[in-house]
Amino acid sequence: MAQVPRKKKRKDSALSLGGGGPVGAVKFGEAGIFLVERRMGSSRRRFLTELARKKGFRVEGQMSESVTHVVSENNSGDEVLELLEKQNGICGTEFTAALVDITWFTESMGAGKPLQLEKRHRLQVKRAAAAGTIAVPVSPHACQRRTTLNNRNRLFTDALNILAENAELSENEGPYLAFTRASSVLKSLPYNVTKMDDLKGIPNLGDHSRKLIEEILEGGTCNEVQDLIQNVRYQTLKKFTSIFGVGVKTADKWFKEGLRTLNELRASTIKFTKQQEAGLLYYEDLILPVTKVEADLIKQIIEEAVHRFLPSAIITLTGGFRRGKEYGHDVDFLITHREEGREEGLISKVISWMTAQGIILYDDITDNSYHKWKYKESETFDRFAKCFSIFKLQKMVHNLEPGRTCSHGSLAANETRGIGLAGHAGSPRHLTATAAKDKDWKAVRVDLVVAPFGQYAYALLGWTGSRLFERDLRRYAKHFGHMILNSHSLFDNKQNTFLLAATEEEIFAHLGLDYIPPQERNA
DNA sequence: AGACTTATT
DNA sequence: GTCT
DNA sequence: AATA
Ligand SMILES: Nc1nc2c(ncn2[C@H]2C[C@H](O)[C@@H](COP(=O)(O)OP(=O)(O)OP(=O)(O)O)O2)c(=O)[nH]1
Ligand SMILES: [Mg+2]
Ligand SMILES: [Mg+2]
Repeated sequence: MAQVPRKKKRKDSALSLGGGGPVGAVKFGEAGIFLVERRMGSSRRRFLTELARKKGFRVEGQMSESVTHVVSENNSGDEVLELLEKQNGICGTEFTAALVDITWFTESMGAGKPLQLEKRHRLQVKRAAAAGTIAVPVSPHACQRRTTLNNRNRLFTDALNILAENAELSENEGPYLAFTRASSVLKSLPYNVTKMDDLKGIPNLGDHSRKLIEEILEGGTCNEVQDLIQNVRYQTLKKFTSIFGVGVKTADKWFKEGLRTLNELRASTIKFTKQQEAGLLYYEDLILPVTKVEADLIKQIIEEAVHRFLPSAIITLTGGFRRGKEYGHDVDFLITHREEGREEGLISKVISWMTAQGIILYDDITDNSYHKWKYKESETFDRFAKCFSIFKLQKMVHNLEPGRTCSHGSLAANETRGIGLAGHAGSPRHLTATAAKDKDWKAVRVDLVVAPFGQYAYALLGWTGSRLFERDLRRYAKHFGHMILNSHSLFDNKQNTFLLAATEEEIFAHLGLDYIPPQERNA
C-alpha cells in the first residue's frame, strides 16, 4: 500500500519485478509461475505475487526456463507469445511453459495448491499467420490503440462524425457514442479502407456504420449525411451550440422558440448567462482556430504572470497541442510546483494580475482549497483549482517599429474589464465586440488547471485527452481493473487504496496498459 | 437488457 | 448504435 | 445545464 512516488527510472521492461528471487518457504517448487503484467497492472501483479508466495507457490519475477505456468489476464495466447518474444527474446517454437488464464491461478489459490491443467485454463494460440496479410487485432478501447493525426480514412470518419454530431444534438447519447467510437477506430487504422473486406474484425462498426462506409466506397457520398447537412434544425443547433455557454438543451429550446440566427439571438429579449454573453460578444474570434504559434505566445504570457508569484512553478501546454495538433479551439495549461502546497491560491492571484493588465476578457475560477480528504494515515489529499477564461491576445507586429511594438509586456489596458458589458448598462443589444476593423487583438479561450505535485501525472493524463481517449481509459479502468480513474487519482476498489504515480507511464502500468504517448492519443 | 467517463459550478 |  |  505504501508505494513510493520517488523519481525513478521506470524503463523496467514490464517483465521484471523488483525484489529479486522468490522469498519464504516454497512448498510447490515444481510449478514455476510467471505473471504477465499487461492488462493486469503492476499493482495487481504485485498483490497476486505476494498472495501466491505466502501460500507457498514459486513465483518468478523474470521469465526463465524454470517457469512452467505463464499466467495472464485478458490476453489472447497469441498476444502473450508476442509479448514474451518481444521482451525476452524467447522464440515461440522453443517454448515449453503452459500459457494459462488467470482462472487457473485463482482456482489454484483457492485450492491452496497448483491444480491440474484443464483445457479451459489454456490460452488458445492460433499462430496460423495466414497467407498474405496477417489480421492484427484492433481493440474496441481507444486507450489500447495508437491514433496519430495521420488519418487515412477521412472520408469515412468525417461522415461518421456528422452522424455522431446529429445524434448528440438530438440528445441520443448512445448513438452519439457509438458513431464517435466507429469514427475513432477508423482513424487508428494504418491503411486506407478500400473494400469492405478491409473491415474484417474491426470493432465498433455495426450494421449502420458499415452500410455508411459501403455507400461511400461505392459513390463517394452517403445519402443520410447529405440530407443532414442540409437540414435546418441540424445547421441551427450546430451554430447555437458553437457559442461558448450554450449546450444542446439551450440550443434546442431556442430553436423551438423559432430562433434561427445569431443576430436573432442578439436582438431577442433572452436572459443570457454571463458565459453566454461572453460567448456571443467574442463569437467571431472564438470560432477562429487557435494556432500553435498563438498557443506558444500565450504560454509565455502565462509563464511571466505565474512566475511573478511562484518563480519555480512549472507550466505545461496540455490538451490538443500536447498531442501535436497544429490548431485548437482553445489553449489548455497545467500548472504545478515541486513543493507541495506552494501552488495553493495561485490561480486567483494570476488571474487578478492579468485582469489588472487588461488581458482577461472573461474568467470563471473554480477554487478547490476547502475539500480535503484523508486517504491513508496522515496524508491529505486535496484537489486542483481551474479556470475557464477568455484571453485578449495582441496581434503580432511583423514590422517592428522601435516605438510601438506589441510584445506582451506592453499591454493596451483598454476599455474591456471583467466580463465586458457590465459597463454597457441597459443595452444588451451590442453583443458583438469583434467586428471592428482596426482591432489589434484576438479573443482566445484559455483553460488553466493547477495541480499539487503529487497529482501532476494524473492531471497531465487527464487534461491531455483526447476526450474519447479519456472516456475509454476510465471505462477500461472500471471494467478490467476494478479501479476508478479521474484526473487526480486512481482508486483500486479491490484493495481500497489510491495508486501513486509520478509519471503517465506509471499510470498506464497500474492499469495494465501499454504506454501510449500523447501524439498517439488523438482518438 | 443495460452500459455507455468523471468531475465541478 | 454497438457490445457484452 | 454548462464546462473540461
Ligand atoms: N475526463 C474528461 N476529460 C475531458 C472531457 N472533455 C475534455 N477533457 C479533457 C481532455 C481534453 O484533451 C482536455 C482539453 O479539452 P478541450 O475541450 O480543450 O479539447 P482539446 O484540447 O483536446 O481539443 P481542442 O481544444 O478542441 O482543440 O480536457 C471529458 O468530457 N471528460
Ligand atoms: Mg483544448
Ligand atoms: Mg480546453
